[in-house]
Amino acid sequence: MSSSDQSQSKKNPSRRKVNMTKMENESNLQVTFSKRRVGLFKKASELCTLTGSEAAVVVFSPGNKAHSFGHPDVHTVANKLLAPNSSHGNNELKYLAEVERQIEAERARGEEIERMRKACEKEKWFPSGDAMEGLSYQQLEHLKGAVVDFGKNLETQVGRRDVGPGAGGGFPFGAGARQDFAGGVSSEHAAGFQYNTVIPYDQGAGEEDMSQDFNAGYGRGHF
Amino acid sequence: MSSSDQSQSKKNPSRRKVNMTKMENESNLQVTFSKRRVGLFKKASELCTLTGSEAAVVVFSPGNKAHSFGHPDVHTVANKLLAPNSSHGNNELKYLAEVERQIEAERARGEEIERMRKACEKEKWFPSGDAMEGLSYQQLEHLKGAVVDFGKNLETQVGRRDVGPGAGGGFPFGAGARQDFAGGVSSEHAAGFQYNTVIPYDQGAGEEDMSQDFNAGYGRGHF
DNA sequence: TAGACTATTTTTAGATA
DNA sequence: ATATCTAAAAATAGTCT
Repeated sequence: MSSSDQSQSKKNPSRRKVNMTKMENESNLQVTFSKRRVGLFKKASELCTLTGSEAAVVVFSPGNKAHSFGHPDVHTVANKLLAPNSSHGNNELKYLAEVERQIEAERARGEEIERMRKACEKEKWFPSGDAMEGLSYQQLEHLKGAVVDFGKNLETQVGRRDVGPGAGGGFPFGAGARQDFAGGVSSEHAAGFQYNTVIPYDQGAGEEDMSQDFNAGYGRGHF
Repeated sequence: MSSSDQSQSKKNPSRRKVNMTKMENESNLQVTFSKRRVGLFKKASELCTLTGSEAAVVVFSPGNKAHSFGHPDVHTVANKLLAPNSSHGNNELKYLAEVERQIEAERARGEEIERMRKACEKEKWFPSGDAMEGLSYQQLEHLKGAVVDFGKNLETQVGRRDVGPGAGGGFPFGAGARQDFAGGVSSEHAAGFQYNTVIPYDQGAGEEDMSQDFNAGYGRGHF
């Protein structure tokens, strides 16, 4: 208390508007990263709490440490993004289920062939050449194709949401998993920032418009 | 200028401290989500610009629309998280390379068997029962096991960074891909929020301490 | 549905311990 | 590197347009 101070420069006179460029001072940069990372995670947490939404945040520090926030957890949110058309989206599980189905089919077929083989062994006879051929190689190739598609799909889904309702290859299993994008847009900020919005499933592109300007102060481009 | 107003309730008297629970009013909730999502992305963008770091944010709105922000893009950041020990981290490609290697091996084995089968056809002889058996089923099972591990690994990597240097199963291919985590901790907030920090590669756990209290106002737990 | 307004709250840069 | 402190800057809930 006591008398008035000099009214300015009491403690720190040099607190001015933030310079939106990379900070020069290395140690200040580190401190700012820590503070702002905490702030970012807090904002994400508040968003989830307040609106009941789900969010995941991944940040790599200048020193390349990975930090993540997720509600309910990063895994769940990432999976939702990977499988926008599955209500509880887990593409790994869906994929595995399909693989198991194929394997079961192959097992049945293998048994069939095994039966034939046994017949051959007993009766010195073997079916005309093609039943067994390609059983391993061709089927594995098929499976490999599925995996390749899976990988491509991963890249497509995660990295570039520019696929439209029918643009992408979709999942390799046409019948089982439908790729029902209602719509989606993607735009990349000139400086390398990327914003996306996509309407995963249901709620057709009717009422919602999916592109909005995003130049309220920190960039150009739209979602 | 002019006289003083009523000092309070000039425009909106009802702006008080934020209630950190899910909002009741549906339309207000939607508006708040939009505003806060923009704010969150802006914070992420500023963090990247200011400190030269990389970040990815994924948010699902209450209406289940997916929104994402990424710098340089979501794909890149997600891959870094998935493959912290690979310089250009793309585990999908590494996995596919391994699958192709296995398929090549199977193809060779398939040719071997095919040769035997032809011999059987010609000479009415067939190897003693086990060469062909399980060629399709067993090998596919093997491949399936690899895919299962892959899926588990995905889950482990993305969702729960509690695996230590040797705790997790790592990738199913011991030789090719080493799991060189320098260290990592994970903690889950009681209400279902998850915070993580991990030191991906190099920079051993020496100087950095990787757990910090995270109760500065919005939760408990540590990174 | 999407902006503008604005009183308040919240975040934060820099300094300091 | 972490915790406080503080003034200034930024975000934002509710309201109105």
